[in-house]
Amino acid sequence: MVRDRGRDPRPDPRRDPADRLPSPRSRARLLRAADHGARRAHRACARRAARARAPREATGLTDVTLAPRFDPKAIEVRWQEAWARSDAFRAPSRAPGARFSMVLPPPNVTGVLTLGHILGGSVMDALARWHRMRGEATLWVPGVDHAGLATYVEVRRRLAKEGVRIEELTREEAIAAVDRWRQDHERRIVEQLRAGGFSLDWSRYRYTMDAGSVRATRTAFVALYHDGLVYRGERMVNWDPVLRTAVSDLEVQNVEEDATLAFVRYPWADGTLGGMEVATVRPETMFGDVAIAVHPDDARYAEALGRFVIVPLAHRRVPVIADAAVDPTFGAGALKITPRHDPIDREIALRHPDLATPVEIFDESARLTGSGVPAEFHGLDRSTARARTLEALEREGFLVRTERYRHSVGRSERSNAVIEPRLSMQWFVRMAPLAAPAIAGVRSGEIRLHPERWTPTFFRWMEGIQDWCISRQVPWGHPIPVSHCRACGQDTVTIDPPTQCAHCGSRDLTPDPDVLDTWMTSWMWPFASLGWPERTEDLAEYYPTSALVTGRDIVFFWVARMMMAGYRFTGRAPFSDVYFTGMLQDEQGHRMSKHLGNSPDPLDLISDRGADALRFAMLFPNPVSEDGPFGTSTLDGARNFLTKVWNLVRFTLPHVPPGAPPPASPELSSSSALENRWILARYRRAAEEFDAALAGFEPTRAATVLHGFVWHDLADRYVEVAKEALAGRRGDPLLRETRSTLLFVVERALRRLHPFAPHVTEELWHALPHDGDLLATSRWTPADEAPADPEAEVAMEAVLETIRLLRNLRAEEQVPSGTTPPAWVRPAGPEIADVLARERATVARLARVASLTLLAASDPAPAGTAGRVAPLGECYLERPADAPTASEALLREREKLTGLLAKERARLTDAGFRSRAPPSVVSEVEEKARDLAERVRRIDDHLKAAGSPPAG
RNA sequence: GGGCGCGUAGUCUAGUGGUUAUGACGUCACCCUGACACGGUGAAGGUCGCCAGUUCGAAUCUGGCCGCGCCCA
Repeated sequence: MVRDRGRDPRPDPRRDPADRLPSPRSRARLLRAADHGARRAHRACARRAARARAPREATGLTDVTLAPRFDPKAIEVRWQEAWARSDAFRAPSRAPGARFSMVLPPPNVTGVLTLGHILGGSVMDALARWHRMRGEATLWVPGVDHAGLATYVEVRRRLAKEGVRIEELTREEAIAAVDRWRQDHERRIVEQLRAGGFSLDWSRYRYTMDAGSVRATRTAFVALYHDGLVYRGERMVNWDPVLRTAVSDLEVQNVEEDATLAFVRYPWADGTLGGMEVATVRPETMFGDVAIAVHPDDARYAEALGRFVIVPLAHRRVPVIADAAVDPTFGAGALKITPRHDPIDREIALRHPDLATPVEIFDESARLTGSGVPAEFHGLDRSTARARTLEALEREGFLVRTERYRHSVGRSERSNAVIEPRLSMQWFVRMAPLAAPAIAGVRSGEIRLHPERWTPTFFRWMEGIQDWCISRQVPWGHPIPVSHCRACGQDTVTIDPPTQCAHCGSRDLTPDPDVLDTWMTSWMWPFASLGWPERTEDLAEYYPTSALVTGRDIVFFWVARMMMAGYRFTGRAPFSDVYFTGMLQDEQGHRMSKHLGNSPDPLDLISDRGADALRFAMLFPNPVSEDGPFGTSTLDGARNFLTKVWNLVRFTLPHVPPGAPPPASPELSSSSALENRWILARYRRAAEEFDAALAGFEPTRAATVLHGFVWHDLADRYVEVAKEALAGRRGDPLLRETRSTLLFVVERALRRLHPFAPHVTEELWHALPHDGDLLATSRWTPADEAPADPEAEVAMEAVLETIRLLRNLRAEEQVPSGTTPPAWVRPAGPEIADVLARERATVARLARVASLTLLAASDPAPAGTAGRVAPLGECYLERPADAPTASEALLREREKLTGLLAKERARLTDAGFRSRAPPSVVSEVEEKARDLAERVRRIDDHLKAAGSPPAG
């Protein structure tokens, strides 16, 4: 019944409740609609159907028609193709004037785009389109990231499902398998980006493993190597025993987990009774122990220093040593030292060079191996070994007791395996020298972070930065550009893969088997994607880039490192502004993640509600820079808003004369209609704030301003007021002025909305008179082409407020919808009286009253009326004969006002306030108190006149 | 354990010393009004986390406490 309205004869499958799952809200609405009285609805439908059938020649000014309902599917692809056809987003190679450039943070070819990508894309496209429309040469570079480990893990998992272990493939086979996966996902990602309508310059599409990226990566590595900023060394690294590779500190997630803390007795080596009690959560590492350490000031162990204990089960003799790093309050205050398998232990061991050389007890999969491990435990993996060790210790009487213990465990971001600290030979980047210029850049304001509050976090991390482990023991990634010479044992490190040793000329070279961390390529993205290390025209024209938009989760992985790379390799900051988006949550407040499977596929949402709605929903109403929920109600809100805009243009179209020129700057005079002056002033204000918000990286504020302006000022207020003039009942010049004002404001609103909702605005703009082929590339219109007009704003405020008061009275008094009782207003001052006298007809029409009579200050309140007292004056409405008695609203108002009045009076009697507050504030309060007292008095008068006793 | 950030109607949120605390969603009532029910009109809903302090005046500044989140160890 709801859909059977006779306006659109085509069946619309989306309207059929059986075809989709209605949200709880729309379900409620359907039920309500059904409930609402079938007969009434039916009558209305019939009336509408008749209307729709009647030709529109009464207005007949234009033959352009828009579908009665906004249907994104019907328009989005069409405009995407139109933009592509006209190369609208290809950045000019050489152009005069300002530049705006950005790189798209290249999505991982691991999978498909998530809503997080759409969030960032929506912000970036808003910026790109806004700058482009303002005439700046605008470049937005698309690309995808090979995403080293992340992609490798994905493919590894996929192959495992098919029964293939990627570790058993040859290097070439593994790379080929990953690359096939990459190609599939690259296609899908590009398709998603196109469906979003993002204004990327596809002619400059890049991939982090294309030839240019290979060259950039090798060039950078070689430069750092020769500058001594890349080195190879045996260090304690985070070892992922599942993927069997080292990972960087950032790729380790620390999580709180329960463990068993075992108190183990290490007996004295000389056979004396007793021994040292050691607390450990990792008893299985005891086979690698080289010492027991205590704090040097720990009196309990003063005697023990220099003595030896026996490592239980291993039957090895190790010394008791003193080191200040030991926490005497933890456990028994004694720490077993296993230097190959714990970073703190290693540091302690390095301070005690006379200790035995530590033995390695784990293999690359963290299974117990090596000569120090008793046969009983050989080949066991860590967790089995732990349990068996505990059993053995207990059996042999070395286990004193155990405790439950909650502590932080490092897990590999990619495999979730518990990280095994492991001493191994790896490549590192020396970070401190690279970080310094980046810190200085942010400190000096050369690079600005938005929102600003993330700067302290940034500094903290940068200032404590550790060297970066960049080698990975997997096949997928950029090979480390180092070859070892078997003849002379030296390394050859060159940009082009060498054919012979740079030192001895031998051809017996072995390339380093490892690959580079994926961020070793992406940290150069802002300039590598523009052609570096070649001195390309794009690099000259568009580097440094203007803005970088990304999620806060990769501030250290990526943003900080881009700054370092930018300063190091180009001598400049890679971007001037960084905008961090928040993390999306589902409607239950859980962070959206692929892992939880609670992020919907953007393509599904686009095909359901349209790319424009999805994009607008990303920016409004929840602030982009905060973590916040996203769900159907947000999406519905955006869709509803765009439908509103659609209908606003449908309303406008019949008022556009055929052949009318595109709207130009408005020409109004002081004799122009108030509503026209007002809406232009409101537009000016909104447009200024919109521009300021975008310039200040506040996309949500820009969207909010626009939403409020379009919906409330333009559609709800202006259009309703202007209907009178548009009907031609107030004379020709006014009709012309109103039509051109309406057209102007609607068209300009579409322009401002275009960066947020490009497709629908493009469609609507084409339905209106327009210059040029595309809104996307049309010239910008500055806010100040509309006059500021504070007078009109104040005057209109009085009109709107009067209407609101009278409507309020109608509702309070339950005036039946069909009747129009007479009304009276006693304006508070002559200016308001003037305005209301002029706009009397408007007020009467919109408040739905039969007449509006202005009262003088001395006139008594009309009998038989209900009244409201407001700052602008008093309003009275004739009460229905059978209306209920006293006006509760008036009493409530009185109570509120007397409360306020008491507060102001209290301040005025406070001597401190009078003597210390600025005189302007004092007089403001005095005036407010006078005004409040006057309003209370009028309420009392009115209550008296209406026969109710004034409230105490 | 350390650091940073955040606590404002049922939910999300604006608001950096004087506002009758902003808006959206949700709620309630009325309404198919010649663009729009994916709509209109009106209303209700807040001791601005708690406690002290600074100030003539605090949602706003300071300190402490409580709660939540993130990062680091």
